Amino acid sequence: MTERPQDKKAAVFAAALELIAEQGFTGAPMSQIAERADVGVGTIYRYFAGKEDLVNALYLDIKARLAAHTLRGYSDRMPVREAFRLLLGNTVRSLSDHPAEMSFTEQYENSPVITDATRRDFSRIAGPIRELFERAGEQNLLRELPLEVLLAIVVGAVRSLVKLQLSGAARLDDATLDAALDGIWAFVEI
Amino acid sequence: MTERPQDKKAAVFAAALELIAEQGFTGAPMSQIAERADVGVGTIYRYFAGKEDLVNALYLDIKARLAAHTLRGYSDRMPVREAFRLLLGNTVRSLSDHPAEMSFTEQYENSPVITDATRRDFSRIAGPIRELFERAGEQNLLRELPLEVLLAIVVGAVRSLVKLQLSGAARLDDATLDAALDGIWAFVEI
Amino acid sequence: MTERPQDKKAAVFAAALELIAEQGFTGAPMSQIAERADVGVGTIYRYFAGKEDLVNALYLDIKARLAAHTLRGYSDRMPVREAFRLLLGNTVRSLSDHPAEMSFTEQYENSPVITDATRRDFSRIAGPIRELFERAGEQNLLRELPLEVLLAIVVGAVRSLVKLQLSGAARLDDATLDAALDGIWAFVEI
Amino acid sequence: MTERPQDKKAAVFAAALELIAEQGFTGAPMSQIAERADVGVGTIYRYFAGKEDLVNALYLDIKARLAAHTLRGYSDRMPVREAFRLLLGNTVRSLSDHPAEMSFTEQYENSPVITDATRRDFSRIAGPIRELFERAGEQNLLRELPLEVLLAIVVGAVRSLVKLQLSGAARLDDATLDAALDGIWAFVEI
DNA sequence: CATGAATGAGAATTCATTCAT
DNA sequence: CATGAATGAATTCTCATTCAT
Repeated sequence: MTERPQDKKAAVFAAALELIAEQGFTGAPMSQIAERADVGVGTIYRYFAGKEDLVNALYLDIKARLAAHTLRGYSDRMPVREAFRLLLGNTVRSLSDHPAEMSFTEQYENSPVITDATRRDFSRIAGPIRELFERAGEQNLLRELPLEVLLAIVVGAVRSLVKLQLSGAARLDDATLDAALDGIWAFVEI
Repeated sequence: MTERPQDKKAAVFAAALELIAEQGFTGAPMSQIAERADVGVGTIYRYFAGKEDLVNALYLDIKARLAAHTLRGYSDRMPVREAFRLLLGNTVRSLSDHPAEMSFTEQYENSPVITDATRRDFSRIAGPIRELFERAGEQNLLRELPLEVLLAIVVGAVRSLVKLQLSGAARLDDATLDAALDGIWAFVEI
Repeated sequence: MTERPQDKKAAVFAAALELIAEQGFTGAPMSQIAERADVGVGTIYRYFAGKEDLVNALYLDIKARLAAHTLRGYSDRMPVREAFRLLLGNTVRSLSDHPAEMSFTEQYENSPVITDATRRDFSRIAGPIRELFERAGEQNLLRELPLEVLLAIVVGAVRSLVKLQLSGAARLDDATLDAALDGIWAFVEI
Repeated sequence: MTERPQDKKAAVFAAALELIAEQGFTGAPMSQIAERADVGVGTIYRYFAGKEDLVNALYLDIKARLAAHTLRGYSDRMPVREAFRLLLGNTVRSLSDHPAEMSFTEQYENSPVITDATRRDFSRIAGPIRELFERAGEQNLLRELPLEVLLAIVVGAVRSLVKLQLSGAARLDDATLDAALDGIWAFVEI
């Protein structure tokens, strides 16, 4: 009967995500978020300092969840090469499976609404991934490029591919997708 | 002495682009756009039906200009391989040289504010690029993947790289950038 | 101490009525209506979808109140003839006592701002009056004319008379007014 | 080839009348009036000092035209009784034949936009009608009531009747209309 | 704690009017 | 004279935020 605070917070996150993904920045007033979350408007302000804070918290929440997906099955004892294949596959899958999260991050990734503090917080979340790259770098298994560059290229390519798929502009069958991922992977590896 | 209507429209485009790139959608009220464009608020409404329409028109305008940059120096008699190198180089340069345009398109590319009609209009603009890819496909010079997929991956990777550079998160020297582009190029070519 | 929602709505109605009666539609901006109603602008929009909706609702409200005045003291057991005298007297009095309502309805009665839906809603309000007329018709006590026609003529004449009086263009003493009403009444009755 | 100034003025009057009758105060911006009159916006300002002036001038124009219709066939040598029957018939006809004019005057008759000066000007137009009433008064042919009162009642009743007809709320056949007019006439005459 | 009515600053938009051509 | 692009004050409306219940 009683509802745990986490439930309300999660409901607000879910409502905000859906609305922003569906209708864009403009189409997500606090009142509608509250309504869809089945929560009073005032309640949102118990959990978040304001709308900016909500968006920043949601951004972090999504990033953390996506990062967790990306690392699913990963262990730091895993051979680097294998770990990377896992990473790439997980990335594609987690993005494809979460179109709303894609839409949201695409819209806010470069928005000035996301503060530097939030971006710094995210670095912490991204820790394990960075460590993996560093480990790989030490073993000279990767193309001779700075890790940030490699990562940027791979993630950029994958996001772009997923967006293509989600936009419906092109239908990608599994074989094509696999071929594309092989190509991207070939790019990383020496 | 006389001012052509195109001038006002261009001034509004420029002002809107700057403000949205700098401050995001929320930080670009019509009044400020007008002020920065040195134009009366009402004037904007002579050229655009409303703010949404302005954003859509601006999106198309930017896309067209970037596409033109991408094709600079291109002729359809050029050998495909050479044409592609030109394309890739132009893409990097045009994106690097236009950070505001980057920021804008990053924010709106996947926003629901950009209507389907606008996306359809863009297809028309992208005509020549598509033709180049088709020509390349006929000559079997490229990796065995659908053209949309190849394009998405390359452009996604390049955008991501340019963003990394522009964000200041990593400083890319020329050598590194060249190496990265070579890698991306190697991905395209068989 | 507590304020019922009806109070705010009524305050908005009163303010809008006064302003429109005094200054016309143009002279009654939402901001002024809010100010005079001692209510925030936004509050008006909690009760009404927009200015048009406010005007339509006000129209109905006024019509309902005037109809109630018209029927004051009426019972459906009353002899028809007596009921009609009551009706006519009440009409004159309610109109004379409510110059703002007069001015408002005169301006809006035939305005395209009043929607068909509103007019239909009014028909419901006017129910009892119609019933009285139907009863009279059955008893053949009235001039041989359709009820709508009789009603239109009587009300039109009375409104016009009240307007003349209110406009100050002519000063009507009580005797004159009585004589005029007798005349109008003579018109109705066979 | 050349267009006389009167033509433009008349075109503006016609356009303004139509728009106001169809869409109400709100739906008749100067730009639309100009467009419908097939005239530049600026041109309207050659003929009228502003919108208020245009509306006042249009009001007078309509009143004058309706008054002319009302007096059609009238001569001051005509027997008073006959003149009155003519007057009443003409009034009904002219109002019924000009629904846009009805709608316009209904909306503006009581609006504060119509200035006192305009109302005074109208008195001059209404001269002949007043004279007729005065002549009738001298001959003791009418019900013992001030002329203004008689006139107000008759015109109010007739307008109301015409409105009923135009609103489509009731269909009046010719016989009914005649009967109604007879009744109204009976009211005037002793 | 939760709520949602109330608020008003600020945003989008309109439109009467001007004036250079 | 006629025009209509340009203007910005004024208006309508939105929505983040507060606070009494």
